[in-house]
Amino acid sequence: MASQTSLALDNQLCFSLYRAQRLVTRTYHQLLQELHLTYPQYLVMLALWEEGGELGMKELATRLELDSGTLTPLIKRLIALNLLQKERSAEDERRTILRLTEAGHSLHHRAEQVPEQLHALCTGEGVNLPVLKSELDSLARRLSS
Amino acid sequence: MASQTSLALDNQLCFSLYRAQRLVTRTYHQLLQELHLTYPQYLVMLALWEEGGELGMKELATRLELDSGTLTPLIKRLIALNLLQKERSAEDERRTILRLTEAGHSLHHRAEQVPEQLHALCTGEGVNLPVLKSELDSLARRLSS
DNA sequence: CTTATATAGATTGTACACAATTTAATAGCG
DNA sequence: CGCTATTAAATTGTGTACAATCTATATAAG
Repeated sequence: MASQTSLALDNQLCFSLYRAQRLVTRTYHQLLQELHLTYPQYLVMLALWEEGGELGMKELATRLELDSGTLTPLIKRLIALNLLQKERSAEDERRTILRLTEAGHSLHHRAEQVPEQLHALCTGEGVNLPVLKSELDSLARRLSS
Repeated sequence: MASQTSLALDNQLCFSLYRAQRLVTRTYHQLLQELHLTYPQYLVMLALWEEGGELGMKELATRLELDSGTLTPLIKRLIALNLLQKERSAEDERRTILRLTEAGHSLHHRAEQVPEQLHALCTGEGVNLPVLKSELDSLARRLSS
């Protein structure tokens, strides 16, 4: 049946993305275990390290394309871990500024080896990471518009 | 700083996968809205449609690479939607068999247009879906071993 | 100045993911 | 046969995602 084939092929393509993402997240989970971070928490820390330790909640949400329903509790956990603190903007009382603590800054050092470890785990026969990234970004561009 | 660059590149590559997966899931969510299915629920229905309406819980878990902690509540919701039913295997009382209801079978028709709709939304400049799938599968193979 | 609108976050509710544990049933071994 | 190990699901607990709503603050229009 044509429909059967179509649904099966579709399954293959989109399931590939779904599965790969879960596998990468699981791989990160292992690497981040000793830092006591989840993968989304690691993404937040990356953004803060790149910004020198200070970033608005709004800017973070834009950067990660996540909303407050996801970020608010996630940030709460990072605060509970003593990695950052939250304060109100003086100019605009609606806005929240995130700032790394000393512990948050120093975690940067311990995270330095994570990228190369992950890269090593992902590299292998048939895997072309730049091509993969390029395709994923093109797809994201397509679906965002 | 070298570490800064490394962390930033890492972010780019893996964030691309993370973002693309969320965008595709959101796109499915729109297409599946009138079927009252989520994307993971749709994957379960696909597996059942392909198997002629009958599939063991264990086989489903293996196929989707999901554990019972994810599948058990998901299946409960599909049962609540009257799309399938659960029964124990006669030969092995530990095993559970999932079976499509009449409503579950007939939903197949209404789902037939989903793949081509998604394909159309994903197709565009710079997007090579076969290449993308091949890369994702190679990566999955690498991370599974 | 006051009201209407817009914006930033927080909150609420639903639905995954997944590690870890528990329960029930089967298989295998001495 | 009886006991141990294994296996299949369910359960429990934590942590995202995200839609929808709510609250507080700021901005704009009249």
